[in-house]
Amino acid sequence: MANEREVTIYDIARELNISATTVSRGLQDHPTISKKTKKKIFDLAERLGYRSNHFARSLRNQKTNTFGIIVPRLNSHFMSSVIAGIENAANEQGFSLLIAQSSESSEKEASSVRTMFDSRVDGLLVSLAVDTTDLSHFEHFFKKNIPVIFFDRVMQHENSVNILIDNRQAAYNATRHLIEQGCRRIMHITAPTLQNVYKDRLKGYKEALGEHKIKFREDYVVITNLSQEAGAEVANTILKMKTLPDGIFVSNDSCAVGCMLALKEQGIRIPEDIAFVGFNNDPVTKVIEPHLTTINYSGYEMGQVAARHLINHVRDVSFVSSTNTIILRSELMVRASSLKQGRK
Amino acid sequence: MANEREVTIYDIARELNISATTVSRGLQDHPTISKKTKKKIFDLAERLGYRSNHFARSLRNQKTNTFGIIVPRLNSHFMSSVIAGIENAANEQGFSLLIAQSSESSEKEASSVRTMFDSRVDGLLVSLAVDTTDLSHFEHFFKKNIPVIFFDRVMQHENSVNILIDNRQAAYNATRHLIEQGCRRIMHITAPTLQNVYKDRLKGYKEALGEHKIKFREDYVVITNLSQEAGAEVANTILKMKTLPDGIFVSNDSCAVGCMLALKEQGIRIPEDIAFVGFNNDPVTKVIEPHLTTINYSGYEMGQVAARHLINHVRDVSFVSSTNTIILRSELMVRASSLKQGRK
DNA sequence: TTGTAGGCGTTATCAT
DNA sequence: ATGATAACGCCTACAA
Repeated sequence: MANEREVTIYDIARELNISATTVSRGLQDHPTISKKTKKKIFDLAERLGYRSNHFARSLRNQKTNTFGIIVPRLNSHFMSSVIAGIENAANEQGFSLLIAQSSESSEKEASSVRTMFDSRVDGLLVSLAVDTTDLSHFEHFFKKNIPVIFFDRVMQHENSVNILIDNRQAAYNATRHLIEQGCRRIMHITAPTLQNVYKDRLKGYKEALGEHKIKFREDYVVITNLSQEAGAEVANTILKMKTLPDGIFVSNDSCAVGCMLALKEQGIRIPEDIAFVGFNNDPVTKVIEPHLTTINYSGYEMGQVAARHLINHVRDVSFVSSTNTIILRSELMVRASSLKQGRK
Repeated sequence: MANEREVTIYDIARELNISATTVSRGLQDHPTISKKTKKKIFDLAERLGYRSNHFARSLRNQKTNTFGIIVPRLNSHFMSSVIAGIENAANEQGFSLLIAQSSESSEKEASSVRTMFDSRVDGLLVSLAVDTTDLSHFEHFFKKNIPVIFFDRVMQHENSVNILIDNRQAAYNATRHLIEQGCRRIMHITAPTLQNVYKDRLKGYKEALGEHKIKFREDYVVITNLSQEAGAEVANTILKMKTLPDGIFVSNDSCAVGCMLALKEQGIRIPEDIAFVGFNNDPVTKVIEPHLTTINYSGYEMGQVAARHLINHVRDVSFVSSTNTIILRSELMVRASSLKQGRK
């Protein structure tokens, strides 16, 4: 039952009557070690089941080959896609991933940042909690010049890189599309506009309205947590309005779906009575009837880009990103939920 | 631009004119250190921004306070729920998580196991790749008595604990439900039966058929990768059959949904022509029309249970799990997709 | 081509 | 109540 002792380079050295240095070098395929010696080392290492001790190595090298990931929630289609993308790119290059979720709490986010710092991650990949309003809890990282990359939910900081889509433009496109379909009373369901993503989407929404001389109405903007349940609740509010809206742009698909389902249940026809546009291109958009028009952008790609960028940063000390912000492509996917005019 | 040097306990010791030992003890709230000294230590540590070095500590203690997670895919609703559950339970107890996905490849699984071993994780939480047929790649862990916990996709091993639901029973219930609805030609769409989950579900399916004197037909079992696309492909196969099935039990919701959508498009009525039961209670089940009957079990809970079990194992050396297998609850959620008789 | 020595930051042991 | 020392496993500057 007792644990076997670790097999170390010293064990190999002793058995082979050489020094630990030689073993260390041999294992790293160092050019100054003879082929013969290397072979002996590798063979014995294999036979003894030797495995390099990541911690000893990290301690010595001041490099951990590990990145930290902090996201608001792990269990959304978008976030898990991002993480899958990160994992793919990082693993390919031999980096491990330490992971934590902030559960949308700035406080928990800060505590995870501390843990990651203690773990001496080589870099951080972060999507901010909805209530995070400043980056002071990342100061330790900035001070030590450990790269921090924000994706999707970002904040500007001179020492960090942001990876995201053009939320303003996407929201503008979404809203203009609704207007082109003949909508004039267009609501916007979104999250607290502390975060760039929601602030920019609101901006794009307003811009499209303004451009078409549609008056912006404060009461047409509903702030929620964007859950499916929240969508259903908003539906109730809507049903109580004197005049129904004729179009809704929602900042997230599952919330849109929750709202659509609840409205349909009350006999509202989509898109005839109310047209819908969501955000994220969650698989559920192609399941709901009618299929939900949405903004498509790849979380997987965003994860890969973020990870690769971080790897460059870490690998090449002199690496300086030419820009502070990387904008990924997004596109409007037009589906039945917004096609008032029946054309396809 | 150069990194600041690490702040160590020596820096604190020097400034306070005490020994590093005392600082170390003070930081750990050791009882033999005076209140006054402790306060001085904490204050200075705070002021200097001291952060304990996880690696040095791990190296010294032979404990990392880190668990490894290896799952087939990160981006499914079920898996991300499990991981969220693990994160919740682990973080609560101060454990970090190293994460990797096998992408359903036994080979990549093995490589991740190696990485985790090198990182000296204190324990492993694993859901096996679909093509994993033996546990030889975990031998290093077993030999060193590092706990390995399998969940959902498990294999028996004397040195490990399995956490899962009673797949046979769940499949039996699902199939019997279809039979009770009057179905007689019941198909089963599932994944390769190398894995316990699919083997057991097939068993339960057969058992229910047998009990109701319905002959088992080999050609009614379709092996796929259970993706939504695969579901659509199976739909095509079905449409070519001389006699259509009148019920289908699918091993996973998204595949069921893919199949339903494709069939509906061809004018097949659900549940009148073909009744459906899925598996997992993915949110999409309540979006598709008609809503999909499914087997509900909580990934979040499974993750929590797995993590807590692992923590007990690690915390208490003498901890011996009374059983080798933990069965969690699952239940049939009856929805419209399987209600031929229109009763609700 | 190989070896020696010292140190990365922490903590347990044994003193004082 | 506090300190000196060694050790965890590895790597690198320097030496041979």
